[in-house]
Amino acid sequence: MKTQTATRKSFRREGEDKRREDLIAATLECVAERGLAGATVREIALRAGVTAGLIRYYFPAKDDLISAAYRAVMKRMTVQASDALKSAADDPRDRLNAFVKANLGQPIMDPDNLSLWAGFIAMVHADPAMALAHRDGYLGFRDELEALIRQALLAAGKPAEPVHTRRHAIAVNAIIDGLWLEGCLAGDIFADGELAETGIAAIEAVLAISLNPEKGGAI
Amino acid sequence: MKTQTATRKSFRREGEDKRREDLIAATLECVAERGLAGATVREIALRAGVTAGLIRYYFPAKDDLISAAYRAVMKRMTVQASDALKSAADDPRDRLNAFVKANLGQPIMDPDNLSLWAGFIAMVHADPAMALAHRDGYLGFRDELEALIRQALLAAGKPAEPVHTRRHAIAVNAIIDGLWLEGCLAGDIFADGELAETGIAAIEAVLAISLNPEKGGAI
DNA sequence: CCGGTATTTATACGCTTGCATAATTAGAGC
DNA sequence: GCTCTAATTATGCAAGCGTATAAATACCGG
Repeated sequence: MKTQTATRKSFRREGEDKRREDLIAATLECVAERGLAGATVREIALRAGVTAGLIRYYFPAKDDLISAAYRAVMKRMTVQASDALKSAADDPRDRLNAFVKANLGQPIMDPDNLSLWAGFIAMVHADPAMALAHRDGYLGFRDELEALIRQALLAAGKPAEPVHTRRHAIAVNAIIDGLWLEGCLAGDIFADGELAETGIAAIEAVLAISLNPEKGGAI
Repeated sequence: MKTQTATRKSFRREGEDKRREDLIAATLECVAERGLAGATVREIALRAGVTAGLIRYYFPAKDDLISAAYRAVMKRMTVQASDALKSAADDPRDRLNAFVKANLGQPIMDPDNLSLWAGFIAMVHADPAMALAHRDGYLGFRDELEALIRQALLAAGKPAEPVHTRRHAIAVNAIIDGLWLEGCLAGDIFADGELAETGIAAIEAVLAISLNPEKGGAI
């Protein structure tokens, strides 16, 4: 171990992936608590336990870090929703049910996630890179949803033509997003699970099927 | 007319209300184009055709101006939706139909409005004043919606008990908000009026009535 | 153990920010 | 026309921002 200069802090090196992850995680914490304006490079660096210059080593500009953070939080929510499918029963109606409930419950429906999402979304209009990232995410989510809807309709013995499933996917996506907003922004005035139930009921009405296979095919 | 000093710009005085409105309007333009970060006092002042010191004369701190701007944009959207009711036919189903279509069409469903809304919403978690403003707006909107829903249900000869209308209002609010998001964020991939139609169809399914009185009461 | 280099700290730069304050002047009232 | 004052311009301040860069050093490989 070499002797250090009197004033320089000792440090350990980390791998590039870990460093990036840590910086992104620190960014998300800052944004969640204080919005994008609160996520200064100094604050992020402090959170990550490094100094500000290190950020620039791993991300050429702050915008690159912000962009990476956005993609990370979107991916996190997507993975959390998909994970719910892994433990869902095999019937497609159960799967759609589980997917909706995952999106309308913890940890996805959370005020921190709302702050993160809104902070980034506000930049979509002005920033083409953010706009592209959002578009990709939206279409990916909707396609996944459309596939789940198609399978649920077929399992209930109902027709599932693409023009209809597309329209259903748009509507169901809206129900999920809208209730997610309500839950994140005003979660304290709803009973536990209330919004998930409300979402399931609305989606059952829109699709005209039950998302509980024991109840039979169509409503 | 007094002679001016050589270096000082000539000016005209305006009334307090006009000045506040102009400053708020300038703020909204800045936020819509560049997000909250782009709405510096210098930029806002430039937009409003005044100098930065004047902002402080009318608003004690920048936060006060931001808060006023948020309330103004929310009020604008509320008024635009209510205006649609004024020209709707008298049947409550027509009224709910008109309300939904107003919220899912221009000028409410607009990328500028989304940028404004998201920029402000991102601060709800961290700022109690913003949180309170949002809560007031949400409950006001939902109450208005619930009243429209109740009247539409009654006009269709269906029961309208408060526990059900509350739940319907939450779901319909979600549909409107969710589709509004889709339309603001990805409006270019939808046909004209497509989202309004999707919204009407979804809401008709949730309420199990038609929002077109000529088609009769229940679906 | 030593050398080399990639990683990290520390510091500085130029610019921007919200706020403070003094000076000027438009315009209302007499 | 004159006086007064509220409204407005102009300017400055201190702090903070993202970025730049030099120096130090952890640690890998030979």
